[in-house]
Amino acid sequence: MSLPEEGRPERISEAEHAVMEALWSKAPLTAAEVADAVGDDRGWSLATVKTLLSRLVAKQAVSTQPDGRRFLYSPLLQRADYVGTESRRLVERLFGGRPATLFAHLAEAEALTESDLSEIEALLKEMRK
Amino acid sequence: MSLPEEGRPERISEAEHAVMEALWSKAPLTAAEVADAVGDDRGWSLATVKTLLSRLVAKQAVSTQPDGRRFLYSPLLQRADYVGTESRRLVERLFGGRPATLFAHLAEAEALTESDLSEIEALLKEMRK
DNA sequence: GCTTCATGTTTACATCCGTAATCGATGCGC
DNA sequence: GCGCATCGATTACGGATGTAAACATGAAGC
Repeated sequence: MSLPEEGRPERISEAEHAVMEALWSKAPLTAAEVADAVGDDRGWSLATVKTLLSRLVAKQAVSTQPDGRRFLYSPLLQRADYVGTESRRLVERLFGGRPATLFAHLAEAEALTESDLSEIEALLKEMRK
Repeated sequence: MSLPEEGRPERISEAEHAVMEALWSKAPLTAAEVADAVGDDRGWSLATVKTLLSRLVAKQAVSTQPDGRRFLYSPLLQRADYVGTESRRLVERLFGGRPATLFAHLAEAEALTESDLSEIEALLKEMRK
């Protein structure tokens, strides 16, 4: 089912990530539509968005499908995969690969609100079933 | 007690972070000692380590204290601060600022072992006191 | 005193990243 | 048919990053 293709999932930069978010929330989109979706808060020109899209296509994180004279862009990389990779990378680098240590740090830094705690508690209970 | 100094805590790159780790685990150190501590797995030359140390000094993440004709380097930036900033940045960028969502993702990706779960559970219980 | 070694400083250089402008081709309105 | 808007592709360019060599200087051995 899954192609045995590929070895290195090229790293995606922060700016590129913003473009991915647009495509994850709605796809396929034209370059102009991505620019609309993303450009607002980032203040990017259409040219910039086009560059980022090209780079993402080169990195095989985005696929294109011709639509007349233009392309429709869709995410190839799944959000869950990206998020998972990035999370694991951080846990690896900063917490010796121990998620509990991350959790402890967030807790200690009081970065966890009461509702965060409740949610996590609920998730835990769920998993323990 | 804390100086009102400074506005922008300059971003520390991944290579620089490796040097910081060395200094966090033991300080002060000379450049050569840092190279010894860090160079093993990274395979860096002394020159490279010296460059990274300079950049860290420029970013005010590391302080120097003269020791004869050389310097002893110590971390100025606290590990907890760095780790906190990076963690929060990730949670912000990928999980809409909701740590519980990070937790959910780690859980779903089965990145959490039984002992991770136990530890987190214990921490939760602790905090709830 | 002169050579050598250690050490910080300066310079180097390829790649990546953020941010575009420009170019070349195509389709559309008139 | 012709000019204009559009779109992808190509080129640009400064700053950060990874990785280091070259340089200057002072200490230390002999």
